[in-house]
Formats: sequence, C-alpha cells, structure tokens
Amino acid sequence: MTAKQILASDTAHPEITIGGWVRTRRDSKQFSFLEINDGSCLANVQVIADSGIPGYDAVPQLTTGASVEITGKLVESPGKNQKWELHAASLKLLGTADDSYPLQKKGHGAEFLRTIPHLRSRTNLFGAVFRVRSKISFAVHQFFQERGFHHVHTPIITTSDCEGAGEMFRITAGEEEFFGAPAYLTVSGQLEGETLACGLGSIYTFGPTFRAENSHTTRHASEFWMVEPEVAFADLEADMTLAEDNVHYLIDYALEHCAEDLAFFNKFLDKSLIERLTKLSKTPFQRVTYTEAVDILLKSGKKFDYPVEWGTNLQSEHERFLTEEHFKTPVTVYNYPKKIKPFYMRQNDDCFDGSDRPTVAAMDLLVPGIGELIGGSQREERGEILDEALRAHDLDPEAYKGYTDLRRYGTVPHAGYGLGFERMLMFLTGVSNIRDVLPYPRTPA
RNA sequence: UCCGACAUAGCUCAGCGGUAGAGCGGGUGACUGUUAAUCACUAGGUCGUAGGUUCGAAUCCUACUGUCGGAGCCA
Repeated sequence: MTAKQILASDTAHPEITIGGWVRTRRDSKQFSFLEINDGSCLANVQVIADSGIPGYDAVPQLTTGASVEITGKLVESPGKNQKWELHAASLKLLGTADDSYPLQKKGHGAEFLRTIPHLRSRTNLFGAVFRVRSKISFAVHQFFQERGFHHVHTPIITTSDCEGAGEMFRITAGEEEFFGAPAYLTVSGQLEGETLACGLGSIYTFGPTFRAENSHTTRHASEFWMVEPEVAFADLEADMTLAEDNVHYLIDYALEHCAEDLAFFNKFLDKSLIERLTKLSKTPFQRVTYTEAVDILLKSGKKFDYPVEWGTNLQSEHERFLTEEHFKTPVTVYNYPKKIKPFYMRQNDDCFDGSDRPTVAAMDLLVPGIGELIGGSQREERGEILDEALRAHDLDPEAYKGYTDLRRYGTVPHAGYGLGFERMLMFLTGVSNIRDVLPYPRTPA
C-alpha cells in the first residue's frame, strides 16, 4: 500500500506492506520510531519497530535516505501528530544511505538542492511541487477534453519559425545539415496548430518548447512546457474567455486535488497562497485594452523607470503596476499596437480607417507576481491582408505557403494562445523560481 | 546581452589586515511513546581560481570562473 492509501484508511488493518525511504529515526532501548515517505503524498507513515522482530538488526543502518520495505499491522496511533501508525512485524533494508547522503533532516536552500536534481524529489518541497505538476498536467488535458478539443502533437523538430517567439536552437548531426535544410527545436506549435485547427476545429498542444534566449531571470527557462490551444470560428473575445476559464479551472483543480501540498506551500513559501487562490477562484478577472492600460499608467502619478507612451511595449514595471497595484487581480490587456506585434495577428478596423493608432487583436493575461502567464491573439484570416503583413515584416510569403494556403482554401476566423505551464505552476504553488518547478531545469550559462 | 551582489566546514552563515568560528548535520555515548526529540562528548576547512599590494591577506586591489538577483526579450 502507498502512504497515501494507508493514511486515508478508515479502519485498522491486520497486515500491510509499505516500501519507502527513511526520513528520520528515533531510537529507544526496546524499539525505534521510523518516519517513512514513499512519495505518494507529503505525509510520512510512522512505523514502530520493536527490537526482536525479523530484520531489526538492520535498524542502525536505517539512516535518513535509506530504503526499506516494512510489513506489519496498521493501528490507531496514541501519538498526537498522526492518526495511524504501522507496528512492524518484519523489516527489510533495501538500500543504505551512508553519511555522504546530502539531504539532512533540516531544511536546505533551493540553490543547494538545484545541484542535486536527482535527489531533491525526496524533499518535502520538491515532492509536493512534482506531485502538483502531475495533477495540473492532467487537469490541462481534462479542461480541453471536456470542451471537445483534440490533443494534437505538433513537431518538436521544425523548419518553421514563429516570428516574435524568440531565438531558436539549431539542430545538426555533427557538421551535417541532416534534413537538407536548416532545422530547429520548436519555439511554438502555433503555426502547425493553426493548420490542424482549420480541419479539426478546436485543438490544443501541450509539450516542450525551446528558446535560445539568453534570459537570466526567475521566469525563463531554455526548455519549458507550453499549452497552446487553437480554435476555429473564434474571435479575440472567445479567446480571452477561454484563457480566463483555463486559468480558473486550474486554480479550482489545484485547490480541490492538491490540498495537502498546497497547505505545505502556504506554510513554508507563501502564507497568503491558499487565501489568494480561493478568492481568485470566485472572482472574474479584469480586462482592459492596451490604450486604456496606457491611460491608467499615465494617470497613476507613479514614477516609472521607463516612460509610458502609446506604441511601445509595456515594461515589466508597468505590467506589475497594473496587476499588482491597480487591479490587484489577474488582468488581460488586449488590442495592442500593430507595429510591436508579429505578422500573423489579426488587424483591427482601426488599421483601415486612417487612425494613427492601429491595433491588432492580441492579448496578454498578466498575473500578480509573475507577469505574463498567457499570450495570444486572433489570427489574420484574410489572405490579401496576411500577404501584405508578411511583406511588411520582410518575410517571404512563399516560405509560409502552408500557412497562407489556409487563407486561400476555406478560410475561417480563428484564435489561440500559449500558456506557460511552469509559470502557471509558480502561480499555483508560490514557488518563486522557474528552476524549481522543472525536474531538470535547463537555463543559459 | 547589460547592471548589481555573493563565493569560508556536508548544509546555513559569522569573521572584513595579525595565523579559522557558530548553529545544524555526521560520529560516539546517555535517555525517552518519540514527533525535523533531548543531553554530553567528538571529528571536519590550502576561506572559488590565478595574480598583485603588504612585515603579514579569508579580510584590500585586478582578472577569471561559478551562483544569485534585476533589466531587456518572452510563456
């Protein structure tokens, strides 16, 4: 049985077996207490091993980190801190952990634990993080599957670029151009996702993404996971609603299915985590146009390091002000200036009526503490306008033939977004560094 | 890529010109239905690397390497 099953039991048991790793041991003359963790849940199972049981002579070797298999009976515990405890009938040492074992009973810093990624999942913090990662990964699929979306697998090795998504890693086989043309690790499944949506209707991808950006921050990794839905017959409004529902769904899922691990984060990482998530789960997010956001910033009277000016990108400090100080809740900013966005975003009417502030149907969902969680847009479905936009960005329409063909044959309005999975996990757990929500984080040197 | 901080025992850190310290962890022993138990004793370090200044450098200076934080870019 797993620790999770054992601790959830509502009756005593004459005989059960658990395998796990020793977290700590306390000896008496006649018996020993062992705290066993098997990764199934945060809590340990307390084992009482009386001297004289088969295998008891191995107890001195049951130090922190050693692995054991224990059989015994489950009884109510007279102690204060646990409902059940296991009275061992026999005990088998599987593997020792000598005094070079780097994990101690007391806490370690995140920096040190990053140097031992192969062992850090044995700590409370990382065990909790990776359990939540698993649950939320499942919840992503459930959210889209419930809504009739098809999960598609877009390529990881690709020859297409997704403009605006950042630098790419080049793939070669030694010196050889293995595929006869330059190939790269994907920076986004969006372009392929669009082609699949214009056939399957509603699709999503969920997989690894690679960016060769030399970003050295707590929010960037070279290899990260992205959730990218693409919906045919959808406009920006529908896209924003889907994105907000997506985030709400994952918050609710975490609160319901990861309660024990969230309580741990709430205690040790962020004392307001559960209160904040609970409140957010019941509150609609805010929306403002880019133009309104600029007005809010200009009227805020706040001194920013970077000037606020219509037509430039919102800086981190601007985004932080909007979501953390002004709205104090997640906020979606939409309808960005055309000139700062990539070619594929749908041009709004103000691009054609002579306005000096032309915009495209783009949106970013910003959350307190993290900033951009989601970036998306309605895509340009009008062939001539798309061709013109490609040329305006100095791109060759021929190189995007598969993409422009979608507009030539049975074009439909469609929209999608990318959700940074690790950033979502940071938001849900209170973990402040992206390196600590990835099992093997890859960041630039 | 730019700006800044830091690098001392297994871990967390103190020491900031006069010959290396604490807590935790480890080891040994005692004690106890205990809860990251408690008490006593004990072993651990060319102070990131390479130069320089000085009678003397963990301490001051330079370079390099690494880590962390911030910015830009984005998810």
